[in-house]
Amino acid sequence: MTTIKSILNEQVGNALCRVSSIEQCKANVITASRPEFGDYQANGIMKVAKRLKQSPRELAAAVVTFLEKKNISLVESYEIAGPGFINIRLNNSELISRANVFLNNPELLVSKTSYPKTIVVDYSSPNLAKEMHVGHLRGTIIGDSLVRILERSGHNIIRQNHVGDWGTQFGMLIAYLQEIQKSKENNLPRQLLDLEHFYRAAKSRFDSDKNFADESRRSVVKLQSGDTESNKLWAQFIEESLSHCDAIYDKLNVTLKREDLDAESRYNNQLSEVVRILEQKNLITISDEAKVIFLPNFVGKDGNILPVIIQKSDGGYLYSTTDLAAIKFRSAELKADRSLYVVDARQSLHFDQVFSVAKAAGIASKKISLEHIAYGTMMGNDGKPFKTRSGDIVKLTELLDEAIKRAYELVTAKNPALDKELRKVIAEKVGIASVKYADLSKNRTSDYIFEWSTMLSFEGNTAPYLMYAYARIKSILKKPEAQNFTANISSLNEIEERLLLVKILQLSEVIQIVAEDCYPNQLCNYLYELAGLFMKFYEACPILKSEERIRNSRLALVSLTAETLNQGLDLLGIETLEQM
RNA sequence: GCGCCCGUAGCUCAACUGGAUAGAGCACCGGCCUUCUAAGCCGGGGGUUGGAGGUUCGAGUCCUCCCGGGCGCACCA
Repeated sequence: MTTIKSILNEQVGNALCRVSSIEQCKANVITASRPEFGDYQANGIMKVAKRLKQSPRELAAAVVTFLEKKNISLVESYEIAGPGFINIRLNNSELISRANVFLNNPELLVSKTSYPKTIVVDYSSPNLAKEMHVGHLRGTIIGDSLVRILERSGHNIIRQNHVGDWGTQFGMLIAYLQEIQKSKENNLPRQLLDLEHFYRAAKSRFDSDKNFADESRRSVVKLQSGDTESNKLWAQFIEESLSHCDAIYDKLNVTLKREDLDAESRYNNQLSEVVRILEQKNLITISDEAKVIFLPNFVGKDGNILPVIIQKSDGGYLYSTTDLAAIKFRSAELKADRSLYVVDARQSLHFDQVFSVAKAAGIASKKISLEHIAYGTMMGNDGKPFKTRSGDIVKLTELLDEAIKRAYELVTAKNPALDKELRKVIAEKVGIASVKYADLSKNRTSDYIFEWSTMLSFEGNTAPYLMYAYARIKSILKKPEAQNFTANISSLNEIEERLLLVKILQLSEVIQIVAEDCYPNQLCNYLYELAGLFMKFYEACPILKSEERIRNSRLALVSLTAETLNQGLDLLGIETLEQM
């Protein structure tokens, strides 16, 4: 179903074009900034009036006259206000009939795009040499939410988990594995249970023992030249590491599967081809025996030129080369319209460069939009990157376990009468949801402070608050008096009912914005406001105690609220509970 | 040195991408439970949006310059 905002944008925009005789002009309709301004407001009149050198209020009056003649059923009234805004109030029975369509067809709450695209989303992408740590959390969670939102909007989504499974540190790990295997008492699976520990042990061996370091380097060469034994160990290592990732994804309720893997090693045999293309386009310069590209748009003011290294002086390749090969694949083979990289903001220069090279060399098609969906760093409450007290990187699995533990204590404190097993289930969902929501609800581009107390709070814009709101709604619907209500909204007399209903109808509008700009916090804000409006409705309007007609209508509204909350949270990757 | 990002209430964050009187939560103060989950709701105080200019009907948002912070800049990813 076309959203209200789209209809208004089209109708008011059209009227504006007709009245002003300007072809390209936008109505710029947004939801009203204050309730007394109505439901929506058109902000675009002033800009057009400016171009016409006309009084904005006069132009607004002409637009309103035009619109009133068209008699759009959705609109109750227009009002010109301030310097030239058009405030729009919607018609109640139209709102009700829209809502009733959603009640009977909940899948329509989020409308499908008219222009489906093929969109590659590269996210999570852990380094398989180590265990997943807190640094992988944001990208994994934000990426997964975007994927859900884009998919639900009707796009063709190709997930790509670009795991780091190649490169120098694997030589070190393999050498260390071999060393361990030689000694009798060790068994491999147990050693690999703690990847982080294993990596650190290998690393300290590498740093302290020259012979071992040399052995590691030889090991890389053996691996890359296809040595059977090395490759067998490598594959074993990768498998073990991937199963760690799977466990994390499962715990986090993240949709990434094995078939979404797009490991770096996949591109090994295409790297020389990438270099050949770049050479053919005369982009390569030899500098200090390395093959690099100097891009004119990356020249600093002082003439300092930033190079992109494509091939090292020893012939080895770097991640820029791999990324170019991946762009080639996503562009030519997957035929993507958009390719999103949900990656740490600190890599923005790298992506600027790689995207520029890809475009300049024709490795990326003309149509593909390459977008770095950057996110900020997770900080501790001291404002520095999040670490343990001893200064170590926090393993993701430990962080999640702590979240669940804290949630269990909280649930027990709030509701000690609940069965222990049930509390465990609730704690698991609430704990994970809290961590995810804390991440999603903040503007992704800025660094954010990780704080247990705020994310596990039941107050404010948090997962527990939203989940509680949902559970509360569901409990109403489970009452005996709530059974067999006729599933239609018929009354919208109370202001709280109306505000709630209009909000529900806006889910799709928010989803459209997020699908475009990739800021999931906008969906979080929406859901928080939705839950707040429900609470206000709940306080102000008796549901079960009202006379039958009102009761039925309100129950339908309650049911639609539940549906909207549930779907919205699902698009964030957050599961709801019937009872808390 | 050069480049990118950021600076909003005591704290954590919003502000629909240039719109009307900058909003929430925490903390603080005061109300509301024999009544659908009080894990809730209502009200109050708290701001020169780091500073100074500029652009325009209109700036937290755009431009310039300062101040303060974070992060990147040649063979790691």
